[in-house]
Amino acid sequence: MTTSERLIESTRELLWERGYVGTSPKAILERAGAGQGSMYHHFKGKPDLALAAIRRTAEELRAGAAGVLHGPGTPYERIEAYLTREREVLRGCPIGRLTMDPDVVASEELREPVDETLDWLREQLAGIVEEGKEQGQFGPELDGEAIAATVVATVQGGYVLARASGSPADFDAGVRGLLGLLAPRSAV
Amino acid sequence: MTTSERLIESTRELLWERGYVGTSPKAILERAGAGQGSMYHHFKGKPDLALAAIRRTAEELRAGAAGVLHGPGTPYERIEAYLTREREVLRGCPIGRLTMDPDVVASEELREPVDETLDWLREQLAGIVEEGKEQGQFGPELDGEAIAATVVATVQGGYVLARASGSPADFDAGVRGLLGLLAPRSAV
DNA sequence: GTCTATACACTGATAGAC
DNA sequence: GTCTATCAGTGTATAGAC
Repeated sequence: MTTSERLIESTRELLWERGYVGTSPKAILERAGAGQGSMYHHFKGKPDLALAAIRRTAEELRAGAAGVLHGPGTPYERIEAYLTREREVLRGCPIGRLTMDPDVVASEELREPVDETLDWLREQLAGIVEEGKEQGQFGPELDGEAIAATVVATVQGGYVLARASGSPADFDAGVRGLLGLLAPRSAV
Repeated sequence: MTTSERLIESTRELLWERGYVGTSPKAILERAGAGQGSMYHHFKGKPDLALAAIRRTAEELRAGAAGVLHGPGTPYERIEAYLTREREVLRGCPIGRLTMDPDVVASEELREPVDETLDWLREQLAGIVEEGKEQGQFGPELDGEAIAATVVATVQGGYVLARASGSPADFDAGVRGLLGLLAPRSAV
């Protein structure tokens, strides 16, 4: 792996663990096994390196979610697969958590990939809900975009519950509640 | 207001705006108009002051939520009132956001009031759902504790969506989706 | 109780040698 | 490309004067 790659990967890990404000260039360099000079040669500074790291994490998240959302199964099953997907719950969402970082939200550039990712996720889910409505699996009264927002919010909020208690089961409880509400009548 | 009070209030504001990692004693002192000595006279240090601030914020949150949850109305209406309650959405949840702070989660003491508050909230909501089931407003298949987790998660995740896009409407979309799913059949 | 002075490691960045 | 040296400012805490 090149030094530049190692810097990006180390930054991704630290952003996930400690957020942007809690991550120092020094910590990144130690983890990457590089000196100050390397970082400032490849990147303009901390924000520039963080941007590269966030963009890569966003891409990875989208790719992973797309695999589940556009996989096999009925609309309900695909939403269920997304919600019950294996996650490192106690680590939180590597993208969603950045919204609680004051310096990320304050920077148009750093916030952009975060916004784009969550937006993309909601679009995919909204499409699946509409598909389910056409197939009669979901009632016509459901608002695809609103349900999509609820699904994403339940996941993001599930991380909050789990990290507060230290127990992944609290994430699962939120998901279980939502799936119960979404379940096609015939399946209840 | 006493100096000690000003320190706690300043800390509460900064923890909400910038989180624990992003808040320095220096910033607290400047906002409170106090010197170093005052802070270390009244508190053992940053964690001790933060604990006092978090506890107070937690109490306030509980009191506010209790007013809505145990107010007038049917179980559904009270959950609706909680979900659509006026919030400073873009500021995020002053308690929930702390779960994304590595130093808060790493400290048993600092995490405790956060955990306790979200737990209390879920208990109240679970009780209301059970009440609604007894009254026939909610179907008997609903799991009160799971629905409660979903409700709290939707709120916490709604903050994430809104802060990502910079638009409170995204919080509202998640809430609207959940309310649509929760609505008693007769009300649809 | 409150203040200033002091301490020392860390933050984020630049300069320049190799 | 990568390293070390250096820097002004900040983070967190202690000491001691008033």
